[in-house]
Amino acid sequence: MADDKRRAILYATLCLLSERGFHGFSMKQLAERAGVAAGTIYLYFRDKEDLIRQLYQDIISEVARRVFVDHDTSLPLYEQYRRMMLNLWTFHLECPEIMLSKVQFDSMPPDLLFGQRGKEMAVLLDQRDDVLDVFKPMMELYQRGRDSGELKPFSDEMLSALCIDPVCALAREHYLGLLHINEEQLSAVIDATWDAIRWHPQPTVNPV
Amino acid sequence: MADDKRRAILYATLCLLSERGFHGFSMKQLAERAGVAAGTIYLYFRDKEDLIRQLYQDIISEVARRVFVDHDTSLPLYEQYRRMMLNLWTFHLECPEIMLSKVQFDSMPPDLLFGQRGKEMAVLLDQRDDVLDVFKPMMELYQRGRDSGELKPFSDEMLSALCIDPVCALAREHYLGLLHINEEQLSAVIDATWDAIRWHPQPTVNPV
DNA sequence: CTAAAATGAACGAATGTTCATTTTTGTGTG
DNA sequence: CACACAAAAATGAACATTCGTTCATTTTAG
Repeated sequence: MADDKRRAILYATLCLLSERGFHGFSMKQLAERAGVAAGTIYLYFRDKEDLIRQLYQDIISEVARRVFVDHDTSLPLYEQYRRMMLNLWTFHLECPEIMLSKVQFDSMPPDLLFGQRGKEMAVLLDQRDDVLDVFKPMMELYQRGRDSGELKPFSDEMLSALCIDPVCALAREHYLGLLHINEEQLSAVIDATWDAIRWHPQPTVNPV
Repeated sequence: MADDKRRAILYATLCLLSERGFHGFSMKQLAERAGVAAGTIYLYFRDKEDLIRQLYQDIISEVARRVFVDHDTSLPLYEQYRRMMLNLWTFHLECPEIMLSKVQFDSMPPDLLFGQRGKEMAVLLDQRDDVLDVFKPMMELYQRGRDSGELKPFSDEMLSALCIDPVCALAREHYLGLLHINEEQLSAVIDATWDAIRWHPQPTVNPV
């Protein structure tokens, strides 16, 4: 009945966003891609920004669901980490539109993605926390690693930049055909990012 | 005389591109920001795409100039690497517009940045090679590292994803105020990226 | 006074959004 | 089962703006 039109519009938005960017596609193009009339979009979404906002919420929770699908806190940290990174890789290749849209979301003003521009600040902050809450398993892994001395004493953001960003970047280039990464290489890359964040007993200096 | 208008237009383009994206600003806004009339832009650039193309060439060579400003092949690899990363960090904080525009360029169709859409393929490939040529010192560092066994046997693209992407990502978040990184932390991050790409004598496994 | 540089009003096309109209859906009645 | 009919859902032409680009005109420089 009704909700699958909403889904169709959201998916078409995802595709166009990843292809053309937020200002790069028109509502008429979106309507055509989704197989609905232009006016129909406004039955489900207030305006173009609201559309992006709802899409963002959708994607965030979907990514988290997939990355932590086989999450198991009883495993050693390295094993937990490896699973997450493999899930991240697989998910990115299965849903390249989501992977490609990440860049677009990153380059948007934050108040477009969260809360309603100037209205109740509390709601805004709550929504923002909710989004981050979805990735709690990752943050808990970081915390346990820092506490046990297995990981370097970096902040969550620094650790993420060292391990998640490279994998996302490589998945993107792999999908675009700029390079090819087989299973063995992927394994080596995950180990390399683990090398980046894990605490090394001996100091990192130039071995001359 | 004439060329400083061209520079003003290019700089205004850079600013607006980093703030709003390619489709996110109009030629009228650009004219106002650059302090010229709308028609003047078309004296120096064929159209909006040509403007972006010329800006891209400009930026690429400027980045390379700054990152390799004190390049010295006689130094140990680690020291060369550290210098490049420090230069990259400094440059990004001094020219945040360039740093922020990187994401925009990355998400553009390649034929917008290189060559003239369908005309002479040879020219297109040449220009592409020229762009990559600018970063030759980095590629040579990779090659020497692989040859000597100091670095992991990864492709240039894989190594770049492991060391350049994290530093760029952190510089961006630092500039946007999402986190703060002091000199000591920056040094530790550079070492962490070096850990990611350098060859480790003992195998990377979970120490249980 | 001439040639080059710069201007900004004006162009047709395209933008995001609205709303009067049409189509579909769900339900009660003969 | 057929039909009527009101409510809900969907439509797409029309709206005022704004877009990238042009070019007749004005300003500047030598």
